[in-house]
Amino acid sequence: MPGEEKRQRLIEAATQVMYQQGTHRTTLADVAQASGVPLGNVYYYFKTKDALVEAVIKARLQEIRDNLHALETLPDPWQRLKALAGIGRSFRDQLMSYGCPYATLCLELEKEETPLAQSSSELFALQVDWAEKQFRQLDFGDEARDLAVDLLANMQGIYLLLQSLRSPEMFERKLTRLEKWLDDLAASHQAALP
Amino acid sequence: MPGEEKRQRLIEAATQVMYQQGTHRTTLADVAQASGVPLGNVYYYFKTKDALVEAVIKARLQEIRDNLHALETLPDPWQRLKALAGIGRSFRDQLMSYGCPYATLCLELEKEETPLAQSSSELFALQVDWAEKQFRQLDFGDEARDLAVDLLANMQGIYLLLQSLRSPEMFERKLTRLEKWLDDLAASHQAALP
Amino acid sequence: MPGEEKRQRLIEAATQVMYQQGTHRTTLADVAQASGVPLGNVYYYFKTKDALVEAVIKARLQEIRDNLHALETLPDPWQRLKALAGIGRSFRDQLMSYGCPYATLCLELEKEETPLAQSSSELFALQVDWAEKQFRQLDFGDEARDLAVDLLANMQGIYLLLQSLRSPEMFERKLTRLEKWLDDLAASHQAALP
Amino acid sequence: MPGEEKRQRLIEAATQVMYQQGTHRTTLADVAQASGVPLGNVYYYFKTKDALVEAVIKARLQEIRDNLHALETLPDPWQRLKALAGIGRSFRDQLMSYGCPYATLCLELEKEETPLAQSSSELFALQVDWAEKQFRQLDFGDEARDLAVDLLANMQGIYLLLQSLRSPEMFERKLTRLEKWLDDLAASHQAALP
DNA sequence: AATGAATGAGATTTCATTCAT
DNA sequence: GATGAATGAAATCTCATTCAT
Repeated sequence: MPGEEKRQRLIEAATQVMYQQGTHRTTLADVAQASGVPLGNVYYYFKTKDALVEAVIKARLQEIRDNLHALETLPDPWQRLKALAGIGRSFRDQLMSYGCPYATLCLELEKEETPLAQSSSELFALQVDWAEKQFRQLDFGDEARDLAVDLLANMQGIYLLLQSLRSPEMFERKLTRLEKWLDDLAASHQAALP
Repeated sequence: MPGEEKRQRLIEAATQVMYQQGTHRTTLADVAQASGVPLGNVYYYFKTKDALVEAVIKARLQEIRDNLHALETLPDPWQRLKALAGIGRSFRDQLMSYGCPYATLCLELEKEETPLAQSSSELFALQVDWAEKQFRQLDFGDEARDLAVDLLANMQGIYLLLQSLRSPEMFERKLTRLEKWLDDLAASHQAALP
Repeated sequence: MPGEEKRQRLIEAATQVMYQQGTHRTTLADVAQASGVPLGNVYYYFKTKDALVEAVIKARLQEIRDNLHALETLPDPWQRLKALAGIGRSFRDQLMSYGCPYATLCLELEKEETPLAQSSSELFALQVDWAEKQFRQLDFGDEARDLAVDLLANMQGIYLLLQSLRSPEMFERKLTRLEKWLDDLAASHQAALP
Repeated sequence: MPGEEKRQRLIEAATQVMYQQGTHRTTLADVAQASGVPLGNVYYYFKTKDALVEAVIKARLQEIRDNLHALETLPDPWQRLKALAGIGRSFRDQLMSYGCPYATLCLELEKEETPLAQSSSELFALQVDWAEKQFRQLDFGDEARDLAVDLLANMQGIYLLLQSLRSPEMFERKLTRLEKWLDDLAASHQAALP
């Protein structure tokens, strides 16, 4: 099925270009060029630009799922959470230039009336839910949701500040603090157990 | 000077409309209509759309300065910081629908090559610097910057999660937690003093 | 009559700016700025842009008349003709950058259907007629017109080539040749007399 | 390649319309209409109006090359030069109405800061160089360049005067004189040989 | 007379979408 | 399925001209 491969190429190109330029500034001609697919042909795979954007959101959601799934190979929930907290290190330069790809999508699409907003709202639900699950496994009970929110908020907050202030040092310090917060939490939680 | 008043009307309308729709989706016709100014006349006040966007950024920067200045009427730095932490409460519904106006601008404009990015990078510098100053007044010394970053990151993070997850409860809980964090910090800092 | 002075300022500014930019590329705002007259006020002096252009043509025609008149202070028609032939020397750099102001007007306006073309056609009639008159005074009889055309054609031709090829050396050589042509003509004409 | 044919149609229409109206007065809508191409589609072939103007210049340059090349089928350089001198006869009415197309472009575009001026400066270099080459073949040595400049200057000068004075008789007389000049030059040059 | 501001028609340009083959 | 080309609506921008005071 050679058509499926082209479809993937389109989604990948769109994901990348729209991340760097934003969905609105990105034209289908941009995507066509970046993917090497002729412009006219794009419409065979995606009825409208919105359909392509939706596919991009889906791809981002899958990317999140894959990332979270990969983290689950780690044996210990604490390790998983720390890995999540520090995941931005690998993308520091991208984050600094273009911001968090999920936040970008969210802020751009939640403003729309289109059903695209629907899909985009899952971007963070997935992550918060996953983190909450980890905290629950660690017996944080009702506190788990709050902690998950704390974690994700700190991550997203520092990504935004990185993009705005362009200070890698500040970014690294914050990630370190975030990891330490998890460590301390682990220690005090351990101590609280009978 | 009736022209100046119209200029202000234009900036205010643009600020509002661009916040709700994003700068790119917003046409000058939108702004013209929202402000009751004929389209052709907009160009008498702003040579290009970018010039108008820049005026919007400037207005947002001034808004931030005004807000921070207003907080300084509070006698105690701890009160000021808590007021900042909780400031989102007054804008909850807007934040939920359209996100943080500063983050919106930042994420949209930092992707551009235009000098607009320049101006937009100040949006958070102002706030972090201000918070740092408060912490310094409270004798946190070198820790002040980190704490300022923590505060702003948490604020921005929860604003984003509010927009994405649309949970006012989660939002309120997080703000409360943030305020409690400040209270705890104050208490332990107090205790540490001789 | 302070209004008359402003009117003159406008014409002078328009003459200059339109020479450098062409009449079409020049906006009334350009002229207003160059002359220091407020835009709205321009219309008090000139009902339309075309009226201003016509005033510019009139000014150019007067400039030509003045120049030719000044040449008539020279006692000898041969001197006058040589002075005309070499007049471009004083304007070399302008000619190189913007071409001959009269040719510019002529080529731009003769394309129009407006009555402006009418006025502009005089720009060269004046000069050819004047040169013809000189040759007639030198007893060239029926040949006078042809010689006048030869002189003007060579002048205009080299002005154009100067603008296109940007070679001051070529320009100077041609002017020198043109003057020599007049000298030779004078010599042979002299010899032919009884 | 049907697209290439349309591209040519656009260039031809633009060349014609811009010659008659000038490049600035000519809108892309004019060109679209003259060529029977929908306005929006023009931009598929030319990214900007300037790009179209540049194509027009290129076409004019090619036209010049073709014309000069055609003259080279004549066996004798003197014949070639005379043919060049008289070439305006075939275009008399156009020259009278709209001036020389090359001079038009040159005078309009050399005023610009755009790189269009670059291309337009070749319009006359080609012709002067060609004429110089002919004179060199006739063993005029260092005089060849001057003679070439004389020829082109006279041609361009009379074209301008034709447009301004609208006298076909004057035009014809001048062309005849120009040809006679070449004949005389040939005769005296011949006589000067051993 | 003077002037800043207003107006609207029109020009350039963009681009999602569709067409024809 | 594939593709270059076509289309038209809409956006940005310009500017001669007019208005209100």
